[in-house]
Amino acid sequence: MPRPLRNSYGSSKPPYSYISLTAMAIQSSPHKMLSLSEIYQFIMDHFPFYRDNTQRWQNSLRHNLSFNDCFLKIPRRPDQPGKGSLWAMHPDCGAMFENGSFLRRRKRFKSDRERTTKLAKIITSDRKDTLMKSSDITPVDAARAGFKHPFNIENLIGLDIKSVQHSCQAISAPITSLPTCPSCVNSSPNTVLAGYQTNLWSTVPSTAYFTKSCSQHEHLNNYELARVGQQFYTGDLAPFYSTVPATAAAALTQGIFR
DNA sequence: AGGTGTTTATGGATAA
DNA sequence: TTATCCATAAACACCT
Repeated sequence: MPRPLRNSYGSSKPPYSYISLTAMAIQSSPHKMLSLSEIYQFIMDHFPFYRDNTQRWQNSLRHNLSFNDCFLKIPRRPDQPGKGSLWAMHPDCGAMFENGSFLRRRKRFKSDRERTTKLAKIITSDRKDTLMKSSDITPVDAARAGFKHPFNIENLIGLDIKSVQHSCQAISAPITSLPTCPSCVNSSPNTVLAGYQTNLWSTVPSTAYFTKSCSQHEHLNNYELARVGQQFYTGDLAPFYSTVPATAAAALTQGIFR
């Protein structure tokens, strides 16, 4: 059944839960993380219903951010001034929604406690050596990638889900060009990543590959090349802090997508 | 004081 | 029918 267009909601209540609305907001942002007020703004921009009674629904939304494991609170770096923390999706929660539809969750996402603790520990520790500056993060061109993450609002409003599944299945060609270690980009070694391609949602088949690892940066051992939406990420914390260079990602994209 | 974040409680809706 | 998901209210802590 085709999904209704954005405009058809008008001022009536959209059929999405607060978790869905928040996930849309986060995933539609360039860096896949937003402050609380930016999440509010996204929802009000896209759904006129939420321009009223702000105190009520915003209380509910804050409850959802805290209560649900699928949302990760990311401390701001010193170069990211502003109120409160930033919010991102937990990297393990990609299959939470059925076929990328936000109308109802497949199941409640419960994080692996040990993994989440580890993530939080690394996130809140001294990151300045391992992380690229936000100005270094270059999103891959979406049209070129030909793929839309199920969380993206384009997939929820005005697009039929079948087209999404079709583009998901276009992954086949072997990968011939790999990105370099992000910590090497501005220094001499410029080594190639070791790792494997991980699809963070269940509708996309996974293709494994390996190459030699970067020995220059111990903290980046066990590289994981993750694709989230139109961007490629490396490392456990990649969705939050670093991407491969745009040129490498574009080459990789061409290798994967027809 | 107002914004942000955490937690508990309650009840309706829907899936299993 | 039971379990789970979800919306809402509200108390409270913390911070600027």
